[in-house]
Amino acid sequence: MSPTPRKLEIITAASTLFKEKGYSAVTMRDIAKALGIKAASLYNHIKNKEEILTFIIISLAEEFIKGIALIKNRDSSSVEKLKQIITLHVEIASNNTNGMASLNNDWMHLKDELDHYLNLRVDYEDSFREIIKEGIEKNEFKNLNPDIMLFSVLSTLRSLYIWIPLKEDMDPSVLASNLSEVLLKGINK
Amino acid sequence: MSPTPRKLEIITAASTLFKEKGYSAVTMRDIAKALGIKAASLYNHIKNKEEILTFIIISLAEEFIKGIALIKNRDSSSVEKLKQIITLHVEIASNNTNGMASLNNDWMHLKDELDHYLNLRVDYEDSFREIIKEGIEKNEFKNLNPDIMLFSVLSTLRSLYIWIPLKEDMDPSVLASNLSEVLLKGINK
DNA sequence: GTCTATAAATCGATAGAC
DNA sequence: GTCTATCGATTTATAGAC
Repeated sequence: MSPTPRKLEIITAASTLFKEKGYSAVTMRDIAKALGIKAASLYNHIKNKEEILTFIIISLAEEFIKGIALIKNRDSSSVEKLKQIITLHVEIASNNTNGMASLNNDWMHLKDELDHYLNLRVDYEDSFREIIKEGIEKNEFKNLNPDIMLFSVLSTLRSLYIWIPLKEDMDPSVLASNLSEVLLKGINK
Repeated sequence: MSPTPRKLEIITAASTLFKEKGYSAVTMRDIAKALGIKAASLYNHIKNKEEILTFIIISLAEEFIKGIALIKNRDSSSVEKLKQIITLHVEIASNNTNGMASLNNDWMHLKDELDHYLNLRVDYEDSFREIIKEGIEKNEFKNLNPDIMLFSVLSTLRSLYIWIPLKEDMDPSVLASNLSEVLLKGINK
């Protein structure tokens, strides 16, 4: 079920703080202060601190899983599929740069949903790797170590949340196409 | 001055824990337990928790600064310089994957040395950007947005610490050359 | 829905014995 | 150089008034 409006405000405020200092360094008092209330009042809307982190991470992870599942089964070239994955990352990261910080750096503090998250991550990486391997077989991609290609591209996409806020003037679609150019064809002329 | 052997043991043990859970989630008791001693004993060797983090981050940041300063002033092509930067990252990350995690994720918890760190980071990125711009002018690199190229390459290099431990069988020099191929020429055939 | 008050646990760090 | 003991601050979370 989706969170109440007030709960969403708490999650949004917490996301901002989690990005700045990391989950462990942010206190319930910090989150409450950002909303102009006392820490005890938060517990009228959320079960505990962990629930906030869980919502941020799992909802983002599921967004990625749904996105890549659609792309995987499309009748497109491997190059097209890769471009669509790049667009997927740019769009999700643009809409929630704060949450992306937790997805990247705070997942290890999950408790009840840690296994769920790890499964989603493995599934995502497997789908991505499959698309790369397919591209190699169809002679669209270079015949290099697929893991190195996956690592290189995915590292860049996972870092978008850091970089997007520094380039607010850049349109997401322009960013996606420039990024596709660099990742597909490299920087060498 | 360089730390005593015992101090280095403390820093090494702390690095491992900082990588697993992040600086804020690691307690002095955790670090002590990893060394088989009590938390109070740590203070015979270090001033406080912050000093451990400062040493890890500043010494790595200075390693990068020294490395890129040498590369920058060499009489090489821009492509050669970029390859040397990639090798620099692979070598430093291979030697200290744990410390690299703190450099990437825990720098905001620095106090006394925060400004020093931020200056080193800006200097490093400026040098890197200069090398890319030089390559564009000399027609070695594509005439695309230099910031996007910098971001893309640097994101991959900064994530090496996550990936290297998963591929222990891979030789650093092989990794560096494969990575150079992917980053320079892309994955597209 | 927010508050005050507070419980219970844990934190970084110090004092002083050995 | 490590220990026990402990201080003072801070943490998450709950109870109960309004």
